Amino acid sequence: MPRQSYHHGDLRRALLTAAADAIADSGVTALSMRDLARRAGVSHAAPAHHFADKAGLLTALATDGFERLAKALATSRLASNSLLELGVTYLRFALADRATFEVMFRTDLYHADDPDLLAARRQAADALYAGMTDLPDAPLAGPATVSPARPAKEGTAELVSDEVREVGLAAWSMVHGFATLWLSGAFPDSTQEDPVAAARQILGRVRQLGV
Amino acid sequence: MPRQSYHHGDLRRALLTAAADAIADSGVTALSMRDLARRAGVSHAAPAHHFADKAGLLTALATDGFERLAKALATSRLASNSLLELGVTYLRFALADRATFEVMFRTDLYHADDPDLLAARRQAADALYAGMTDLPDAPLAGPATVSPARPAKEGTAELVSDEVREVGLAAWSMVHGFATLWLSGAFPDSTQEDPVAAARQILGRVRQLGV
DNA sequence: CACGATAACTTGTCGGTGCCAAGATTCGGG
DNA sequence: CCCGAATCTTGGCACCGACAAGTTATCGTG
Repeated sequence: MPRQSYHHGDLRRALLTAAADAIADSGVTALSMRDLARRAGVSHAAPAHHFADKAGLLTALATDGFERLAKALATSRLASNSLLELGVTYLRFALADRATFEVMFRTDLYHADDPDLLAARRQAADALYAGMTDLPDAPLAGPATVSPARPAKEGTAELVSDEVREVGLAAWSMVHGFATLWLSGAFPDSTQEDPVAAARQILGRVRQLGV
Repeated sequence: MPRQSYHHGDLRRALLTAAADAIADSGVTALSMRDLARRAGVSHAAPAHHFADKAGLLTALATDGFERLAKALATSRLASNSLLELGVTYLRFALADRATFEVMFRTDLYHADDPDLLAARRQAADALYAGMTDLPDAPLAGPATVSPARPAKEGTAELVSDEVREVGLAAWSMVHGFATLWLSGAFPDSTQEDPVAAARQILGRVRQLGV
């Protein structure tokens, strides 16, 4: 069915959601601009007007992903008030938006120096660092270190202490590693049915990791 | 310069190393069978005789990677006798063999059901689990649990206790997350110059991660 | 040593893809 | 109302992965 009007209406968003769908069931390698155009019912060169090239589309997809992740983390931090739940939120995002999540951390796929992309990524990182100090079960919480009333500001990542930064990276590494390993199917079958429950179990084992 | 003999000699290995090189400086997305053939000085269809298709070549690359990783982990376990050093070995492999490492955990890129691939992957997993129980600074070490003289056997992964498995997955998640995040350039600049030193620092922070 | 089977490689072709250029259509601000 | 700009189309180019059929070297077996 050919569409009525010459203009699509919201081709840009249509392409992004189509891309996420296509990646989700065929992998990013098989992603094709021309196929997305077909799905949206436009000619093969139409996408080029909204995204300079394929990398441009993936840049937009990744940017959108970082923004949504940042928002989800911020919401989770306020709602659950738990560091573990913050990690679970991270994992949930990776599972629900698997396609986007995979693209976000494949810098060879998009324009890694894009300003919007960098801003969104920093936003997400800040939301993660904020959990290190603000949450009651956080390792570095306490009135001596920070004043809980003060929310993390933009650009904070560069200013936090080495301790906060390092613990933050440790937590990030752990939950990110779990997400990517699970997504790649590297984990044993027992974790396959309910990855979130498995994550709560496994992430909790960190106490016994007395390296 | 055309080569002397009609036969290449060791085209299979030549293609694999060329692939690793190509991926290392252009990313796996830009990898092209025809380009590999050109690099090896053979016709564009020659690679198909050693690997059925592109996924077949990447399967071989990943299998080789898992085998080398398993060997490196086993060697490290015997030499350094430290769980932290086992993690460092994992990271070193990811850094030195960046291209191969990235392929290994991108199951959409190769034939994930290949028997050789699965065997090699299990080998690597076993080497990792072995560190959980055998090493002196391991969280689950002790004569009550295991006899240190008995090396891990094949197929062990299915038989170990839930505790060992979970702590193992926690450790694996952490070091794997660190490696992938670092490779994707997501970490702050301060870790960029010496990732191994940064890893020692950050992985050590696990104690303060009292989730 | 010969010779036939087989493995290794080549040439040629096909549909598909990303990107570029040039033209057609529609929208929107003066 | 109209002209510039944004949106989309058509056409073409070089490249890619896969397939088919032919050529050359190697190797096991008599």
